[in-house]
Amino acid sequence: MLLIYVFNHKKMTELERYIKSYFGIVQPNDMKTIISLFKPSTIKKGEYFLKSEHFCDKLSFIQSGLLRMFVVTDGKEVTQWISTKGYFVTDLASIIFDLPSRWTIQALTDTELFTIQKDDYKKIGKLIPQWHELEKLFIARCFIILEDRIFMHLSMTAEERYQFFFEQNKDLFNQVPLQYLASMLGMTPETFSRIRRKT
Amino acid sequence: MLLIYVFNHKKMTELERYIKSYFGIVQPNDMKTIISLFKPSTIKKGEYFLKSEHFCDKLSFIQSGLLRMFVVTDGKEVTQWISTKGYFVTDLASIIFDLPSRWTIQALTDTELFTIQKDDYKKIGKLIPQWHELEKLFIARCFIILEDRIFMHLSMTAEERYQFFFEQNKDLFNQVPLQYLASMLGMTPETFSRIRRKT
DNA sequence: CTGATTTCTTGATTTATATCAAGACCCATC
DNA sequence: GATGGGTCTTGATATAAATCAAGAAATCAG
Repeated sequence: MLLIYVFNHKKMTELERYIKSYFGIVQPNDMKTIISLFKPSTIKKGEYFLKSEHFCDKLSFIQSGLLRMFVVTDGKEVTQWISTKGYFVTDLASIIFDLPSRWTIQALTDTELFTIQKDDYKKIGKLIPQWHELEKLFIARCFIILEDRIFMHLSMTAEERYQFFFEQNKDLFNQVPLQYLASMLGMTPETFSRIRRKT
Repeated sequence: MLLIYVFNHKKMTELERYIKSYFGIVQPNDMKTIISLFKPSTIKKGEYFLKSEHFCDKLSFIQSGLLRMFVVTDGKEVTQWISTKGYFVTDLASIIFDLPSRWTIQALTDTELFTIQKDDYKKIGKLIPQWHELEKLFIARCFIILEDRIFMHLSMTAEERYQFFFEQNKDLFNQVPLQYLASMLGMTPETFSRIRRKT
């Protein structure tokens, strides 16, 4: 029991560290409040974190492992993003605006999460007045990343997108099936493979 | 003088209407505060609202006219978006995080704006406690739109992107040079033209 | 109205990328 | 260490889209 406590404590610290780095300085008491709302859980390789069309009623922090976010269209899976340690995962449209989820999110490996339920998530804003502002800045940061990603699709070839992504995410290349990276970069596995050989 | 007053009043009401529709209900007094911080101005066709690398110190509402947001890479202009009446325009990365702007924003037609300066913009959050939350929701909505736009690039052909965009923005097609629409949809003007003929 | 620019279209060609199909590799499991 | 399922690579071919070049149409300025 003590072991588990120590174990959890250490992991919680990590969540805290990420919250600090994403949201900036938060009062120690507020941090305690926020952290206490996140509950640890695990999800096994292949299991679903969220299925499309369902309502997403949670937001999770990835402590370890990998989640893949994708959509099925015309019988094909289109991978939108792969989230690793340190990411927050949810369908924003679903948790904020109560819309059915657009994505399916599935574990690529056994994954440790800290999860906050929607009700508790909505409480944070009431408990911590500063919260909405911090979250606004966080979402703005995400928005800017997507703007850049769109720009990449407007102005770069498949090979340039590969190079750019590879520079920033070398580690992912030996952790996930490459076909998923191909998809999220907007090319086929064959094209991805040929580019990879060249470079 | 009276004429101008009436004129402005009517236009202000429009800004108010848009703020309401984007941000939800705001207390009448708060609305008055917000509106009072926006000052009318105009910008002539071809003039720049913002140049890339400069710092963006304002946020504007488009009362009438068209602004194009683009980047120059390899001597080519890549149009990222075209904003019309009812849009808010700024470089988020620049106004929120004090970064140099990534985009150039230029008027495609004479354009009427209501503009709030950065300092005043930052004040709103202090004057109206609820503001950060409303703005968070607004930015989240923008984020969701970009997610969908990325999905379009991952899963659709040039023709499908054309069709989809055309359905939602028929009006734009006879207001702006089509080459800019081509660019923001990620294709050449020639490809755009051929698709257009077919359909 | 007229000439000058800019924008759009069209055709010919090239290039990038997708598709199809087969085989190789990898690695987990018995 | 064989079997099998998933994954990756490779080659041949088809298709989508870019490029290049020229002319047509639209727009703008005087």
